[in-house]
Amino acid sequence: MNEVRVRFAPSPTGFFHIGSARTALFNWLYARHTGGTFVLRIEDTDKERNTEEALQVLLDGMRWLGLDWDEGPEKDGAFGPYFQSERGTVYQEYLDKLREQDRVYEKDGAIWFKLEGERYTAYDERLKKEIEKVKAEPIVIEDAVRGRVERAEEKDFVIFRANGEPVFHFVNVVDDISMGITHVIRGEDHLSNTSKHCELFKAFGHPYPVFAHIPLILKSSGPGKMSKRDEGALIEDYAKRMFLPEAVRNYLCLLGWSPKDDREVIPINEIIELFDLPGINKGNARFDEKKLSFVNTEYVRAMPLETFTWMARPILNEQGLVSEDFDETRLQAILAICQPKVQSFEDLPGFVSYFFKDDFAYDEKAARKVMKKGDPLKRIEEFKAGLASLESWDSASLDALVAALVETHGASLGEFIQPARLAVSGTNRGPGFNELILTLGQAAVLKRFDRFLETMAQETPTD
RNA sequence: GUCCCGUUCGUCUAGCCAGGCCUAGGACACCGGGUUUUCAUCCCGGCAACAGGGGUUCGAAUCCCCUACGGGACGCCA
Repeated sequence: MNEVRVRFAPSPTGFFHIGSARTALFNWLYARHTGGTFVLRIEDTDKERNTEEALQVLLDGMRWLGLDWDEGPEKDGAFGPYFQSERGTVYQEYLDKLREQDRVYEKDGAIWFKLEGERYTAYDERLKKEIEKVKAEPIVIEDAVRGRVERAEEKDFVIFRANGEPVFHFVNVVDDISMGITHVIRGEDHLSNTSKHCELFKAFGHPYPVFAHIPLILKSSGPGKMSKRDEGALIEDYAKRMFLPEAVRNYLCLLGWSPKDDREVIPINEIIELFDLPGINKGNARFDEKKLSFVNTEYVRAMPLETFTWMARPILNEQGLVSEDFDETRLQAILAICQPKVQSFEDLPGFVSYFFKDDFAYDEKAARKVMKKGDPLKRIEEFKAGLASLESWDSASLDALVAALVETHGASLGEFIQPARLAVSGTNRGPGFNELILTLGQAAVLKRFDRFLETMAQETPTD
């Protein structure tokens, strides 16, 4: 049985960092690609934070991204418990194994792991003092992403703090062994720690798992990796901003991995099929919100109208634009002409608000641009008269009407359409003109024309 | 400071392992043009990169070495 078992082992800090999310994603992809098992293990040895709440942020983030785990919190398996805070006896057991081999000692109340090799003292430039070092055999790993990496540990290290709590390096390795983890996919920031971990694997007489150290996500500008304070660093923010989780996930896949065939917007099942460890890039990737937005827009445009409407309703409701019982057919009709134009759900309320309220404001810039050309008020009067007598409310009739207006009054199409758009929507951008007028309905359009004439007459007195 | 890892357009990347098909491809962004009754879409075009230097070779983005730069790790944090 060499079934793949991977794990994502976050510590609940109260936020879900985009880098962690990408690590989780790659583990998940690999598990799904290989038909293996994806374990979610919570490294909650630090009890300072509000763990329950912090845990929920994490679990919510995982669920939002669609990264379902096979074993872990709320999903017990044969290798539990999946919270490190509940694995004390396991850690004691493994500590005893090291004791039996005389690989540990106490110093300053803490328990240290003893490296094997010749000991000597040397001046440490960083600690500014003489310390004991060990000439240990170099650890060599065959990293699935980076190839052969060799590094030697040179100092004993703490595995249990003076307060009795086990340290990360120790629990990480013990859990990976006791949970049967076969592949360790994690950020490159752990590459240097790997020699510590391998020392422990060796001491336990356990073969190394396959390591795959993935590149880091760097700030979109400036030096260093993405930190939680950077714009766009937190998964929960994308949820709040109503990004589509599939889009965020798709974008994250593209940071450090590619399908090699120039495709970018790809269904997740195809990514799962193509994903593999050697295909992961070695170099760090810079986060780019513009590209993320692009991917998001692609997903927004591609949604079935029913789904789009279903998602839009609560958003519009929250903005006070539509009521709970707003007619579904009507809502769908409005959204049908907006979906191809709007960029994101975040922009949607602003994009469609005038459909739901009559007292919208006229965008100043748009108004200035429209009002200075020709005689817009006169055109609206003419348009109004034409519309009032329009017999049939359809696109063809509207086309005919506008053509007739152009003909009779000797003004260009734009001179009718631009003020009309401004009059009914308060802006100079939006859905196609005919669709806009037709969807609003004859009564609303006429009413809005009147309001426009009144308002503009006041603001731009003509002698 | 020591150690580890990396380096192709502004950004994400393809190509590198198995050197010639690369006058280096795609995408985002940006800039122009066209279509459009506005905006958007769409279409066309443009900008723009193999970090530098040495080798190896008939031939190097691809292999080797050095330098530079970037990132990471050196905690009784994870």
